[in-house]
Amino acid sequence: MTTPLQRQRRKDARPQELLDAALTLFVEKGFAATKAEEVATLAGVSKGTLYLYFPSKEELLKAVIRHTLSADIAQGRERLLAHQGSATEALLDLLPEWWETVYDSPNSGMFKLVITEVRNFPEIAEFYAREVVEPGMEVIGQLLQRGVAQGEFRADLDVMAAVHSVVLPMIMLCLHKHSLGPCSCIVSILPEPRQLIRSHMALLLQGLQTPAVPKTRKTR
Amino acid sequence: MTTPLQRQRRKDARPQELLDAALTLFVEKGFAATKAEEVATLAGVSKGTLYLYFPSKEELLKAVIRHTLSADIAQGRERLLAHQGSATEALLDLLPEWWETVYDSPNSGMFKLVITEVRNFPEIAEFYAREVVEPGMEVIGQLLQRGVAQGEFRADLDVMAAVHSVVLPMIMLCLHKHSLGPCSCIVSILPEPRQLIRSHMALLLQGLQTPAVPKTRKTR
Amino acid sequence: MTTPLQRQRRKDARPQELLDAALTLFVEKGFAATKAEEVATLAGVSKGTLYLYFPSKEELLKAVIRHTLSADIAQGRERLLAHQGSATEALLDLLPEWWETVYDSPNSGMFKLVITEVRNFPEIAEFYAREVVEPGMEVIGQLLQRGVAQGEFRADLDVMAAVHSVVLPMIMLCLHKHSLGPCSCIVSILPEPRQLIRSHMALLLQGLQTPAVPKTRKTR
Amino acid sequence: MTTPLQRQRRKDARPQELLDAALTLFVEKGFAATKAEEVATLAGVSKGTLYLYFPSKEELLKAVIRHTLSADIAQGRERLLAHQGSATEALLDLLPEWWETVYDSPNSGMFKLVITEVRNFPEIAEFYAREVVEPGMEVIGQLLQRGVAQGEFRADLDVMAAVHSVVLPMIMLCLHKHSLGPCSCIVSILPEPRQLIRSHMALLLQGLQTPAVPKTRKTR
DNA sequence: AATGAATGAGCTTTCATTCAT
DNA sequence: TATGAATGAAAGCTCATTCAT
Repeated sequence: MTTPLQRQRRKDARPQELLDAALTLFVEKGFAATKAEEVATLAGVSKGTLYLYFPSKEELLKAVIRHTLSADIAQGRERLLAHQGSATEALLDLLPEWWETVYDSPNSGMFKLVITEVRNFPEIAEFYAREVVEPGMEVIGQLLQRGVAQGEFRADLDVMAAVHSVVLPMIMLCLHKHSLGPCSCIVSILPEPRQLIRSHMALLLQGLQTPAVPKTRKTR
Repeated sequence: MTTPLQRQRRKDARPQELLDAALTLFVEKGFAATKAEEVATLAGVSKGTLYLYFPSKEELLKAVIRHTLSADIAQGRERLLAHQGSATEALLDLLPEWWETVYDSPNSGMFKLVITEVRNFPEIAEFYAREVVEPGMEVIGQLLQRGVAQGEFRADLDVMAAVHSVVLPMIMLCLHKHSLGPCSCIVSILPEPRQLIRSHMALLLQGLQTPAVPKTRKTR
Repeated sequence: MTTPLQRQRRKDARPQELLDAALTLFVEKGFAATKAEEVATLAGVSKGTLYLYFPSKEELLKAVIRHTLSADIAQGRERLLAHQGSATEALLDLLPEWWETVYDSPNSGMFKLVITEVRNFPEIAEFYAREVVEPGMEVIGQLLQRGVAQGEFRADLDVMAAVHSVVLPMIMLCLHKHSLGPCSCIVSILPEPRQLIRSHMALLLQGLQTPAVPKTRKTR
Repeated sequence: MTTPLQRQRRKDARPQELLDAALTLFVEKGFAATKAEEVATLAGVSKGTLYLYFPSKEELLKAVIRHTLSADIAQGRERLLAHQGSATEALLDLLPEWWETVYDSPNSGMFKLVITEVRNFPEIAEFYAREVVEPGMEVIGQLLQRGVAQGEFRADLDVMAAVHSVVLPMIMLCLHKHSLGPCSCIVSILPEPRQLIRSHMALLLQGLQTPAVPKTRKTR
């Protein structure tokens, strides 16, 4: 049948395949509404096999969260921290680019999963805070801070609050992707998410108000 | 033959009591993870009584959504539409005020509920689109449009996109209230939501960038 | 509202109305599949009222059986016993007539009810044996016996067995009335029951076989 | 990957075991009064296993009926149709023999089950008509017809009606077997069913009436 | 007497988990 | 290792029965 090597390789891949399947289904339907067998089937194995790799459905959930959260954040973080150009540029280009890779990956579902399940599994909260919220806020915070330091951004900026102004819509769009997104009746109402984030960043930078027009003017 | 008054009064109140209990629990734990009996108990009745008023747990969910969504949106809408002052003022005061009443009420949980359950109950999507998304976007859209028309907001504003910049953080904070909010380990990281929304509005108005400083003046 | 007299009259009628409703529904759907409330509704009263007259659903069943069985058998019995004509005549006319009144009345359902429920309520058996089987067999047995005694029927008749030949089809048609009878797809196959019983009696009397035709005679 | 043999064998046998158990209990207690778990237990499995093979209790009932009805009728039919001897002989020997095998098998319970449940599950009627009533009546009808054609039976015979005279007592005894039969208090009253059917056939053939006795003869 | 809201034991059904193969 | 038949605890739902009015 299969050579020992193939078997070995499949065996090694199993846990990840199961985690992927679990992430997909937990995000789509929620933890409680997902059957263990569905996860197994989506991963191409049988019910019993799932339990060879994870002792229970709940442990599977935790593994999914641990695994997915740890993986993905760090990667873009480096680039943002390393970035040497203007903060404006980082906000308009680098950050949306990074976000797009998150948005496009299945990991975007983690936001929905966390929001959905923290109340039932409070351990998730701590993990999420440590792995996502803190590092995420820190890196954006530093970016904004640098903008202030470099004179690009207004000196009186409330950096903490601004971080949320930057970040919350990005998360919200990830949530939509896995909730209302797939519902045809809503799709038509919402703009394309990539475009939306770029617009949002631009707007954040320049503000809604009609720009002050120096020299000759009667600005409000 | 004549129904006693006290009984009648209790009977009349039951559906609402059950809906309230269901909203609370469905939001907290999700639909699938909430047991019918828990809802009944929280409403102060027994399992069987729940089924006197709603034919199934699923119908209860739909009733919760129908009931809660329909109720709450309209109220602030009127005030926003009626508002005659400057758009800036509406954005800085009226809108945050309105949002605060939503945020404080249990109805704020609807956002979590919808996000969590649309994939499992697609009928929700249509209802949410019709009752919340469309009217909500329309009223904010008109507000921004008026700002543009009155020369308060920049003429080249992408109104559609700006609506999302305004709205998404407000929704996101409602989600937090019912997900990470109650987790002590996170609370410390996040600013007070009311303050956050007001900061967000201010930032959206003025932008991050250091105001262009023309030669002669002392701009704001 | 209602005068005391009317009330009194209704009150007196209640038990019978409930028994009638119960008979109808127990026969149609079986005891276990009939809900107490259905009986009450059909009798035009509310659930609670049923329990004012009968202490439990099971007691209601027993009352139905006691009441219905006792009532109906005796009546025709008298006439058969009193009959002074030929046994042949009794078999061809009197018996079918009697049976027709049973078949037409709701009491015909008792046969189905007994057959359906004896296994679950063995007390029924004794009652049925005493009230229906024994007197019924006795009266038909006497009829046949008289036929033999009077030289109408063959002398070597096994009366016990013949009673069953006479009676079983009559009961069977009562069963059909309440089971397959109402199913349109079967109706077409079955002959009209009254006609059938009369044919059956005639056949029983004369037999299937071509009468032996000895040379000289004009038999029958 | 390969299913072990012993397991496979058990799995193959399960549905039949469950159907057998269900037939027994549904006949004895009726569908509504039989608990799913009782069926499982009688079949030697647990509650859950039942639902591995049948999606619901109601589907189990339908399967029982489909399965049992289809199976059993045909078998004797062939022999009756193939029979080349006299119709009289067929009626006295072949038919009672066939009936006895039905009577002795658990399938005899089907008559009770059909009578008991058609009103609640009208689909049963059509199936019963097609699988039992029609073929059964046809084969007996042909038998009688042949008797007429061969000069054994009276030429003016109403064949349709006669079929019922033949058949109804046979069915009725099957019903008794599963209703009053097991009640000791009745048993004493009723003759042995096999004997009864043979007596019935003999009586049907020859009739109750004293044979006409012409003057000179050796009439049988 | 009559009502019908309320109850909770009990039944149907599901599904996480086990384990013989 | 992998399977999937089997289990039984637990969830959804029903309905006989009670009881305040």
